[in-house]
Amino acid sequence: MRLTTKGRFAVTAMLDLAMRDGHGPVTLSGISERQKISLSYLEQLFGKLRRNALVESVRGPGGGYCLARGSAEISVAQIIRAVDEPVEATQCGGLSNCLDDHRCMTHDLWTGLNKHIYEYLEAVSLANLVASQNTQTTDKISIIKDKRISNAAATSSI
Amino acid sequence: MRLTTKGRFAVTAMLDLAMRDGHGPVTLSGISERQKISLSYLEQLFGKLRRNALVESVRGPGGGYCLARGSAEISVAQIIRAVDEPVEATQCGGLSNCLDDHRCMTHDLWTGLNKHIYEYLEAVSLANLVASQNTQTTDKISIIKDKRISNAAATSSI
DNA sequence: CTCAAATACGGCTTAGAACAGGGGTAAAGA
DNA sequence: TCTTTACCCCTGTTCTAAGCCGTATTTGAG
Repeated sequence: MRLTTKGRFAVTAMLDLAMRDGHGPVTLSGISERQKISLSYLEQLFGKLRRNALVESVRGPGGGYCLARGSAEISVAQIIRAVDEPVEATQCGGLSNCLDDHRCMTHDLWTGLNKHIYEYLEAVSLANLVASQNTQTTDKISIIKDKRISNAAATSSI
Repeated sequence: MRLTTKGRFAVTAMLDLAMRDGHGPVTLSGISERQKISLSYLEQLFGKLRRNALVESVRGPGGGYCLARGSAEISVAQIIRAVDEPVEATQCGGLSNCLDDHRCMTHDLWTGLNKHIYEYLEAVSLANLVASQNTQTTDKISIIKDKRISNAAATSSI
């Protein structure tokens, strides 16, 4: 599991879609303005998202993109996997023959870590994110102020 | 928190160091051969690891690198942070002013995810990895065969 | 004491991916 | 027919990953 800005852009865009779900297709230019992501980059990302059956497209005026399923059926992990094609981290190249020395040593380390992160991201759906987004809007200030202070150290250095 | 091959190389190299801890300095060319990482790339990585006070260097023949602290005091998170300098994922640039619209929306999403992964990696020390490495060597075959089958789907696709 | 080898250290260069911009084509509605 | 949109491809820029080479420093041999 790779974790880069590419996947985050994709999730951000999909979250924008999910928050407008049920109100007809959403244009990429709209997402571009709201989320400050370049239009051409969005086109590339949504090409992959469409080919991975996470979104559906409607052409012509009034067209745009819709979620292919309910927002509860789309996980963050699926989105990241769609745009960030997998690069095997272990030298052995997955399951192959790495029993020679000490099976490239870090094999279990990375498969374990991958599994952990993957399960975490698989458990988070777009619906979850939309929900947490809405609750924040209601009692914004109090939550934010608290979170900022407690997260300050971690956020700035990671 | 970014998660790329660079950080994994660094952890692999540091694990090699930790497994030879107490037997004098370890040369980069040795690590290069054992872990199949290019020597020049290792030099870059260890430059950063040294500047972040995770390793100490000894020049000249018989020289090399040693851990700067005990292997229990060095976490995987520290290693990754040392070589993979932080790139802020949120458009707002950390703690700054993103209250305008819906605070760049994914702020809490990424800080939450960062925190989760970070805590997980912070809890894993080099000593932990060395220990798990040694236990595996004893009852290798049975564990491996089981793990391979159950992990096959996840490993190949992530 | 001198020289050569081993090693860390740092700067420079290349390959590829991320990101961005532009142009043209196809579909669909006004 | 014209506009709006997705869709596709080609190009360019910037950044990271990775590799190469020269230099400094220490040790050991002669």
